[in-house]
Amino acid sequence: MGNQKLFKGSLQTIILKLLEENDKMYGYEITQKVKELTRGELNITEGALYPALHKLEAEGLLEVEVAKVGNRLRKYYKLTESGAKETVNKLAEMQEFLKTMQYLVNPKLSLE
Amino acid sequence: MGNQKLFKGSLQTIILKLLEENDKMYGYEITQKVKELTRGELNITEGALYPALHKLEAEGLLEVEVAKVGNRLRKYYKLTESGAKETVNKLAEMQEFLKTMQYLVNPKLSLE
DNA sequence: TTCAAATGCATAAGAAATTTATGTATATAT
DNA sequence: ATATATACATAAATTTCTTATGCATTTGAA
Repeated sequence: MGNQKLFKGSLQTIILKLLEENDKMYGYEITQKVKELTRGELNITEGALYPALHKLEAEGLLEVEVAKVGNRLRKYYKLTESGAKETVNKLAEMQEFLKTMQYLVNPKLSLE
Repeated sequence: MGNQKLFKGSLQTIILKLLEENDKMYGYEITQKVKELTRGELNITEGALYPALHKLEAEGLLEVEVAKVGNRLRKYYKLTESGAKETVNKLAEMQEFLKTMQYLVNPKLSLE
């Protein structure tokens, strides 16, 4: 770890991408999935995740469905129609960013 | 543009990388070089750049040499010894970040 | 059976990095 | 003349995240 700071600004995109793949997920599930996919390199904190989810919901990109599992609450999030569109945009921007950054820090490894 | 926010957290690394390649550069030159290298995609603002340079200097990673060109002031920055070491670390972290992020948003394009 | 760790949500205070807005001054091109 | 480019700088506001805290249920290990 140590480079968590580089992920600043990419949380929304990560959430949207996961929901594009998985139809619906709840908060805690997202943190675990990200930890798993990044082999522990990125640990999303609750203090970052929940406000981000609330913001995406407020913007109309996500919708919530509350479920009760056993005696415990879960809030499942899924993409709205406009959320799906915005996901495409954000992923394209991210792809562009990654390409640009790759070129900046290592022109030799950039295939363009 | 629009995705300027994704560059959040990577400014220090960009500066260090440029100074690794170019020996010495002054602030305005850095902004122009970055604009050129990214084909206008990343425009570093002065409000971000100068405080960043001052911080790197305060941390002992950069040293300054003031020059007078015509009637105008220029502050050339170059890597210190410890700055050169830190650059290697930061670039490795950036490379790791890019790989992880690429895998997250597009597993198919990730070659590992 | 009890107690720590995991699951699951949430918010508030503080920190860090950046944008936006200003300010100052010289040089160049129209 | 006058706008644009060059060249530095800082302050206020904003965004995004970390750290700290709080509450409650479930599971696993001692």
